[in-house]
Amino acid sequence: MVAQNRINYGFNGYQVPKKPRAARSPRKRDTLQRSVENDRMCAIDLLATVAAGTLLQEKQNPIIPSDGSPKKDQHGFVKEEDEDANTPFKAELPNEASCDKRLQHGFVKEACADANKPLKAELSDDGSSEKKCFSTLSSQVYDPNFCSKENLHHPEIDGQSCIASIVTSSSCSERFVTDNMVDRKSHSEMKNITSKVELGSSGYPDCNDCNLDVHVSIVKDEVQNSEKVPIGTSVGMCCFEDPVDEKPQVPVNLGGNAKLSGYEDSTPHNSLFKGCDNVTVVGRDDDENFSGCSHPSSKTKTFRSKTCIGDQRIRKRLASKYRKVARESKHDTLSNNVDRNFNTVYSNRKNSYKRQLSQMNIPFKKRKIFDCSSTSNSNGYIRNDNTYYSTKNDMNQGVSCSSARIRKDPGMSSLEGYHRSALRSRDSHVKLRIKSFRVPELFIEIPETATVASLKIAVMEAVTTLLRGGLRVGMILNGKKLRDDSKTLLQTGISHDNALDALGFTLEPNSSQSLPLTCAKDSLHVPSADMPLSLIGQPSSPAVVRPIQRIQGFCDTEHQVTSLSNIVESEHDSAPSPISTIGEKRLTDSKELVTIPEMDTEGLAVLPVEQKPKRTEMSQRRRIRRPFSVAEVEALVEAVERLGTGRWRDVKLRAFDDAKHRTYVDLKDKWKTLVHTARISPQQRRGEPVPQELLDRVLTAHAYWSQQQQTKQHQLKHHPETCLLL
DNA sequence: CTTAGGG
DNA sequence: CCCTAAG
Repeated sequence: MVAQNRINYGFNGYQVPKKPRAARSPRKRDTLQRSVENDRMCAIDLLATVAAGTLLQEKQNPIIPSDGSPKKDQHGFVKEEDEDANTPFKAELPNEASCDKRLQHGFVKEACADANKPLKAELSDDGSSEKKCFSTLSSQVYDPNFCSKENLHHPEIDGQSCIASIVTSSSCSERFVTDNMVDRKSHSEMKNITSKVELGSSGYPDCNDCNLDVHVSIVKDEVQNSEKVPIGTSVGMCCFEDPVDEKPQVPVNLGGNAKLSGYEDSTPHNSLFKGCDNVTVVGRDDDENFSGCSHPSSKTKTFRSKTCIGDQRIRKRLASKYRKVARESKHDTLSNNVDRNFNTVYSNRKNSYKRQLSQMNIPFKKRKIFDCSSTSNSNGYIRNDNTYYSTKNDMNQGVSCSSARIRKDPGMSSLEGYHRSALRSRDSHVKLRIKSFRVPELFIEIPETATVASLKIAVMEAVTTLLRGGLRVGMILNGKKLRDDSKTLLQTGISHDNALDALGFTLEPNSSQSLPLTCAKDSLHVPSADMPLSLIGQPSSPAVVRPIQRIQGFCDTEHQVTSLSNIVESEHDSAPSPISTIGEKRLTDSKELVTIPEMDTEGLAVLPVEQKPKRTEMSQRRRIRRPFSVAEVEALVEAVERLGTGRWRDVKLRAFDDAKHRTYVDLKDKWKTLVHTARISPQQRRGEPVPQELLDRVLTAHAYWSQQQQTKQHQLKHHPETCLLL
C-alpha cells in the first residue's frame, strides 16, 4: 500500500521522482511525521498510552487460555514492523517446557527488554495459575515477573532444594536463527535464546522440541541429600497432569535405563515442574565431572510447569491438538531405538516446522535477539541446529556413546534431555544437572519411494556417522569456551551458583571435520510444490545424510508446500511465503503447540553463547537457493519499471510483500542478474528461461533508470539548490 | 534498516 | 545468495 500511495507514476513511461528519496518514501515520511508528532506528545500522553497498553495486555491475557483459537497477535510479542506478521506465540505452556520457558522468561527480561514485555504478558496468562500453584513453594521463582537470576542464588527458594534453579536453558528452536545470526554478525552480545518449548512435554513425545539444547541448571544445594526433592513434592496441589500428557514428558532418554523409565511413571504425579529438572545428576568428585550421574529415577522429578487443575482443560485441548499435529506429521510414537530415532527425525522436522513458522512471523529485528543461540554457534560446538534428539529418543549406540561420555550412568545415555543441575553441597562439590544436549542435525535424503525401513536405516547411518568420529564435551562459561581443562571448577567460577546461568555444555565432534554436524540444519524436509527436490540436496548442507522426504500432511494439504529449503531458510531469517501462510493458518489452529516453541525461542535462552562463531560456520549458507519464477520476474520487472532501481524496499513492498523469503536485497540481486542475463546471449543463460519480452523490458527499464539516476546526480552536482527545492 | 556493490 | 560499507 505504501508503495502505491507514493507512486503515481503511471506507467506510461517512467517517471522520475520529484522529491528526494527521503521525502518520497512513505516510510520516511511516516517516520518524520511520527517524530514530529512524538515531539508534540506530552508526558501525559505518553503515560496514557502506556497505561492503555497495560490494560490491554492484561485484558488480553485471560483470553488466551479460554479461547480455543487465540490470536497470537495479542501477545504482541512481536513487535513488528510493517512487513512482519505478528508472531504467533502461545501463551499456554502446559508443557514441561513451559517451566523452563517461564523461568527463562524471567531471565530473559534481563537479557532483552523487548522481548520481555510480551513475554510477561503471556506468561501471566498461565502464570497466574502457575503462581498460585507454586506459591506454596516459591512463587517468585516461577513468576515470570520475578524470575531473575537472583533467584537462582537463593536456593532456599525452592522449598526443597534444588528445583527451581533451572537457570539456563537454551532452546533448540532458535538454533537456526541463532546460528545464522551469529554467524553473520558476530555479535558479542550474548543474547539469550530460548529454544522451543518442548512440545513433547504435553505428552507427545514426538513433538518434543526440547531436545535441543543443553539446559544446565546449577542449583546450590543446601540440602545434604543428594537427592533432590523436587519441588513437586506436594505436587498434588499444583500439578495436575493429564495422564496423557505426562507420558512424553520425559525429556531424557534414558535409553535402557530402567530407572529412567521408572521416572516417567513417577513423574507425572510428582513433578511439579517437568522439563525443568528431569534428571538429577549428582556430580561426583571427579573433577571431570559429570561422570557420576545420579539416578534420575525415583528421585528425579521434573517440574511440570505450570498448569493447575484449572488449566487442565486447556492442556487437554492442547494435547488433542498436539496429537493431531503429530498425526499429521506422521509422528506417531516414540518407540525405541530406531523408531525413536526415526521419530526424532520427524519431530525434528516438526519442530523445525514450528520453528520456521515462528521465525517467519518474527520480525527480522526481533530475530536478532536470537542471535545468541545457546550453544549452537560457538566454534566447534556441535550445531544442533534443528535436530535435537529428544531425550526420549534414544540414540542408538553412537549416541549413547556420546552421552556416555558425559555421564557414566548408562541410563543417561540419551543425548538429549539432560538436565544438569549443579548443586553445591557441603563438601564443596558442584553438582550439575544437564537437561539436554543438542545433537547435530542430520539431513537425510531418500527417495519418496523408499520404505520406512530404509529411512530408518538411513537415519541410523546418519547418526552413526555422526558419532563415529567421537564427541567431546565442550563447556561454555559466560559465553566463552572453557579451554583450560586443568583449571578447577573453583578457579573457573563454576562452583558459584551464579555461574550456573552462564554455564553451558556442548557436544563437539572430536575430529576437525565437523562439517556435517555444523552444516546440518534441519531434519525436516517437506518439499514444496514449487521447490524441486533437487534443490534440497544442495551443498549448503553438507550433512551426513541429506534427507529429502516428502512429508505430506505435515501442512495442510493445500499447503504442503513447505519445502526443505524453506524450512532451512526460515530458520535463518525468512520464510517462504507459502509456508508463512500455512504457518499462520496452523498457528491459528493450534496455537498452543506452535506458539510455544516460538516463545521459547525468543526469550528464554539463557545459555551462554559463543561469541565468535567459527569461520566455517559463518561460511555456511543460510538460505536455500530459490530461483525466481517467471511470474516473480515479471512482478519484479513491473515494479522496477514503475519504481525504478534503487528503491528496493518499495519494490519489495509493492510486488513481493507477501513473499517473505524475498528480501529487498534479493530483489536487487535478482535485478542485477536479470540485467546481466538480458545482456548475454540466450545460449549462455541458465536456469529457467526468462521470456525475452521480459528481458527486453529489463534492459529498457534499467537503461531508463540508470539514466535517471545519472541525471539526478548530475543535477545534484551542479545545482544542489535545485534539488533541495525539489 | 536500506542501498549499492563486490564476491 | 552472502557480506559489507555507507548512509
